[in-house]
Amino acid sequence: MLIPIIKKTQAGIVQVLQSVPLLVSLDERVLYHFAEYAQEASEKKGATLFAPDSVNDRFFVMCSGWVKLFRETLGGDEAVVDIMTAPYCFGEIGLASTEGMPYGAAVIEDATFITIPRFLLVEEVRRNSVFGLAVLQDLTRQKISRDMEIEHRTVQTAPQRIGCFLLKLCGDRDAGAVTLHLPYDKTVIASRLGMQPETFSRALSRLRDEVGLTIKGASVDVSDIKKLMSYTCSACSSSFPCEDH
Amino acid sequence: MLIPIIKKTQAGIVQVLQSVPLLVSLDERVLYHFAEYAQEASEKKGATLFAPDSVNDRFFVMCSGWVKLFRETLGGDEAVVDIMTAPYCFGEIGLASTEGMPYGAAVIEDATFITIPRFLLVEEVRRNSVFGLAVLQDLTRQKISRDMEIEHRTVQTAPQRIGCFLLKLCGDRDAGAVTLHLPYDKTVIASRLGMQPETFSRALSRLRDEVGLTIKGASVDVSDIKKLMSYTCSACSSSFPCEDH
DNA sequence: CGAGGCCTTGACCCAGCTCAAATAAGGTGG
DNA sequence: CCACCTTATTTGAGCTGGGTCAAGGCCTCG
Repeated sequence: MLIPIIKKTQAGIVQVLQSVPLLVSLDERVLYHFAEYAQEASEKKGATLFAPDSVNDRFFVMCSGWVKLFRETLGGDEAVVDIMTAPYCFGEIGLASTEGMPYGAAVIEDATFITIPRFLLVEEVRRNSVFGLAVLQDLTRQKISRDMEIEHRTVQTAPQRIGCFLLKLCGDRDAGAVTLHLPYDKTVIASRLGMQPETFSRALSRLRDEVGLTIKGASVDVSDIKKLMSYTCSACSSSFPCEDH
Repeated sequence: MLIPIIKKTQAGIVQVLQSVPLLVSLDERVLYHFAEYAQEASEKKGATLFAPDSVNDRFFVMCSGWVKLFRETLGGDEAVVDIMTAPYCFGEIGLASTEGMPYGAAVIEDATFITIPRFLLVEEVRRNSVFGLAVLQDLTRQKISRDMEIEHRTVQTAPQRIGCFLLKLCGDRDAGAVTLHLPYDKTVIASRLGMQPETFSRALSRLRDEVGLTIKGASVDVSDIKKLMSYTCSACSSSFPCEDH
C-alpha cells in the first residue's frame, strides 16, 4: 500500500515547523526561508534514514509516525538511543560538528517528516544568538535526560523502567485510570529501555501482577495510576514523579 | 594544614581561563572582563561546592585537584556523574536554565579553582554567537559522551569498563608500557563506573590476570597497552579505541 | 599506638541474560 | 475467506555477573 504523499504548501510547512519546540522562537520570515529549502518525505516501517556514523547534512522534523535513533555494537546488537515522534525533531546534534552522526535513524512506524539542510540552521545560529540559546537549552535538556537515564538504568528494576515508560504515555497523571496503546513494537521498547525482549515480556507480566494492569496485545489498561507511580518511582532520586521529554 | 592560597594577578587568571577549551575562542579583552568578577577558591578533599538541585549562579574553572559531580538516590546511594580536573570547567549546564543544577559538586582531591558569575557567560553567549556555537559544541560532545556511557554500561563487563578508564589515563597509546597513578580513591572510580567498590576490587584483579597489570596501591603498571586495548574495547561499537574527553 | 577511612576477600543471592522452542498476530496471494 | 509465511511475543530452563552482607587487613594521621 502506498502512503499518499500530501504535498504541503509553504504555509503548511511553516505551520509544522512552528509546532516544534526547538524552532518556536524563530521569526515567521525565517521559517518561510527554511520552507523554500525543505523537502517532504514519507517512509514505511523498516526504512533506514541514515546509518550510524554516516555523514548527514539534513535536519529532520517529524510530522507523524515514529523513528528510532540507534547505535550498533560490534556483536551486531543494536541499542536504541532515542525514539522520536511529532512535534519533535532530530539531527541537531550535527549542528556542532561536521563529523558523522553518532547514531543512525530508522523508521519503526510509518512516518512522514520534513527535512531541512543543516547549513540553514547553522547560519541562523550564527546570526541569531537567541536561537543559539534555544538550541543550547534543548541540548542541555537532552544531556540531563541522559544523566537521568543512566541513573534509572542502575537504580530501577526492569518492571520499574517499564512503569516509567508507561507513565510517560499517560498524559494526565491525575486521572485514576487510563487505557494506553503501545505506539510501537515491544521489542523496540525493550531495546529503548536497555533490556532483552524476553526480559521485557516477563517484566511486563510482573508489573501487571504488581500494580494491576490489563494487557491485551498492544493495549494496556492502567487501573490505578497512583499505584503505578509509587511502584515505579520509589527508587528514583528525581523529585517524584520524574518529568521527562 | 592550610593550603596556601596564591592570589593570582588578573593576567594570571586570564591565563588560566585561556587554557580552558570551552573559553579558548574568547577575546582576551572579554577574559579580562571576566577576571574582574572572578574569585579564587581552594577546598580540601571532602568539601561540598554545591548540593544537588541547589541553585547555583557560578561557573567553575578548575586549576588543580579533582571534583566529582554527583547525584543522590532516595536510598542515600550516590552516583558519580562526572569527574573534573584542569583544564576543564563545569556549571555551564546552568547556562540554559535558571533552575537548580541537576547534580551536586564535591571535592575528591584537594582542589583550587576560579569561579565566575554565570550571568557573564550568558551575556557573552547573547552577544557573541561564535561563543554560543562553542558552548553548543561542548554540550554536544558531552551528550554524545553520555550516549557512549550508556552503551558501555550495557555492553562492557566490569573489568572492561575499568580497562577503558585506565586507557583514558594513558596519555600515549602507542607506548608499549606505562605506569599510571590512580588520581583519586578507588571507591570514587567505582562509583564513576557504575559499580560497587567490592566489584571494582574484584574486577581490577581479574583485569590484572587477564592483561598483565601490576598493581600496588594506587599505582598501576600496564605492561602491554595494545593487549589492554584489545581486551577492553572488543565489545565497543565505537571505532576502536573509543576516544573520549 | 590507636582510630578511622580505605580496600580486599569470602559466601551467598538474584535480576536479567542466553539458548531453545512454542505461540500469537499480520499480511499476502489465491 | 482460507492457507501460508513472516515477524512479533511469550515461556521454559539454566547460567552468571554483579550486588549484598559481613569480616578482616592495611595504611595514615593524630
